[in-house]
Amino acid sequence: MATVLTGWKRTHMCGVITEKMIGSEVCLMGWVQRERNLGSLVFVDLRDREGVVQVVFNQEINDAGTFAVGAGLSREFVLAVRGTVAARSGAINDKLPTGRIEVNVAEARLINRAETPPIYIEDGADEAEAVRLKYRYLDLRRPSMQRTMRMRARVLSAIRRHMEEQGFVDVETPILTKSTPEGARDFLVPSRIHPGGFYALPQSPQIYKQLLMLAGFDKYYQVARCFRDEDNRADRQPEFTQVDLEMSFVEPEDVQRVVEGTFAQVFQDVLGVDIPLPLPCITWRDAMDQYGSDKPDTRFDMRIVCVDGEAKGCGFKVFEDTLAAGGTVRGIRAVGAAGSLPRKEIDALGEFVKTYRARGLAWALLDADGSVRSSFAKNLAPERFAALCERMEAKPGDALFFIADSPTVALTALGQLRLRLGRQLGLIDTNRYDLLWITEFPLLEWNEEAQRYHAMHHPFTSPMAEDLERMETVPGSVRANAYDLVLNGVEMGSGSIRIHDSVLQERMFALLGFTHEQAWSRFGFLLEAFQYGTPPHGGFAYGVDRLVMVLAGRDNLREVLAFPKVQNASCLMMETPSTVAEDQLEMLKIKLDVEEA
RNA sequence: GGCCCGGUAGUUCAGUUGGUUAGAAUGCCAGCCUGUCACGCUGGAGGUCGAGGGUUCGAGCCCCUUCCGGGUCGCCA
Repeated sequence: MATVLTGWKRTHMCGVITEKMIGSEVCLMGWVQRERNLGSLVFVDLRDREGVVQVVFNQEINDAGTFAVGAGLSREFVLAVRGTVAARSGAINDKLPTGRIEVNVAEARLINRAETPPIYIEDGADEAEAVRLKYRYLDLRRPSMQRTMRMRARVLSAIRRHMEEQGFVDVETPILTKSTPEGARDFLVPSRIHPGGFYALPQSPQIYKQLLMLAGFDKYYQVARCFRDEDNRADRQPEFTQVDLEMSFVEPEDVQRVVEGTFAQVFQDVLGVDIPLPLPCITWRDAMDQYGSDKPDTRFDMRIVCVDGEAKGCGFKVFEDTLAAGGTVRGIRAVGAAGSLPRKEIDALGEFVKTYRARGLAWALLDADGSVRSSFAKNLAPERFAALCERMEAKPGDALFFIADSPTVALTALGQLRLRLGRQLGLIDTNRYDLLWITEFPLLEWNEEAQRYHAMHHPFTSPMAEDLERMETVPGSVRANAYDLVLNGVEMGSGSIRIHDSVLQERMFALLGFTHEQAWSRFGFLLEAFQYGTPPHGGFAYGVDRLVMVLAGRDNLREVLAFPKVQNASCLMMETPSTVAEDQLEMLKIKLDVEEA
């Protein structure tokens, strides 16, 4: 039976009781982590958000009612005790911060009982994640989860403080907003008052923040919840939190200085790590060429090398045919890895690159004794193979990998192979935090399916001034005033200087295949607004969840969200999404057309 | 939509070539225990082998379908 507190006031948290408090009276409230019942002596590890302390029930000292409380405890029962802090009369426990003291119970109240929990409330337990998520409220009791959620709060607090010190104004924008044609799939919300009408949940506050610049706020920021109805990944959830910001009368560097300053502040506050500023910057082209990714993990080297010169006329048909077809041959070198890659593993790597549409993987293991094992070396004259090795700066003991394919496929596949090898060979220093800017993104991306260009960032991103003249002639070569921030190979966020000139905006829409009328019907309110004196402006948005994920050393977003969704976008705890009552649908004038299960 | 991995007791797992009544640890229940701290000792209960179908004398194991969880390609302005 549950008991109320009736006048008892908690005096201390369990985890912070120290030897200095020996002799003092305390009142503690918490959960039973574990109880050890020795018959007439009961030890209870009482846990609250600060930690655990041992409380002792003693049949010889306690009255019968009090001792009965102690004897009847089980894991996760909610308990309140009054008692005296004492030095341990038994052995001290070096594993516990409170291991030198204990609390001798004078009075105890069983506040609430608990069912036997389906998971262990302790770090290091390894239940299936689905079980943890079904009972997330228990999972969150674990010290590691408590730490992570507190870290998340500290991150947000540091961000808010820093932004406000810089003069940014926090403006909240609507959650019920309008579906936009470009970009990710929207979550839709039906309107009761406007049958057949739908709001959309925001993918980002993009348009609102640009309107706020027009409205003269000059520096805006918001910790904004965003929604995208796309398939999930370890680092992608249907709803996520972004720090969204926008500034007027700025150039890319101005925005970058603000964002990197915030990151440096967060790293200092949360991890005590100094991030040297300004951050390094590499162009999108260089990132792709050297790392095969627009979010390179620069914590280890292993850069991609172009070996087109050495492959030309080398005698290996695969290389030559690829070059003849306009492709390229690129390679990477895993230093000293020849001995640690058995044939089975090499084959697995070959399968791995096929995931990224590479047709195959050519490899060469230069053993330390000077011998060579290779999938293709026998097709080359020895001096051609030697030239290839020289170009790769290969030394005995190294492993070489080559992919001959279209530039995009060769680079992305090698980029992924590089990451896999980096992890596998232990090349990544996990205490290192590499933050960098990626700049000069292409403005447009050719969409094969739609047979038209898509905006790589979004349609309001301004082209670089020096590329403007090529917008209509060579659209694919136009670079954008856009910049991404990357942390340890994870994309933190992206931003750009926006188009503030309505003529340029119309050119952009034309490139994307919109007629004047289509552009106005979709973005009319924005285009109209832009006619009333738009300042030059630009901004950025970065994902809080991903930032916390990296800071907490986790490899998926679910670990840093209190109540995450699983892969198929459902919540195992609440069992959302769910069906709704017939009359709710009627009110919304919605008829379902779903196959009955 | 595609591909890969997984699903056996509350939990974590083992389960041989398809062969008797599916095991272990832990947890749970009962009893004993005054210095435990992963307490200990004794005893006990606990299973839709994810589900459905098939092959077989016989299926946890083989085949098909399907559901669930994870990863990933596509997708994610």
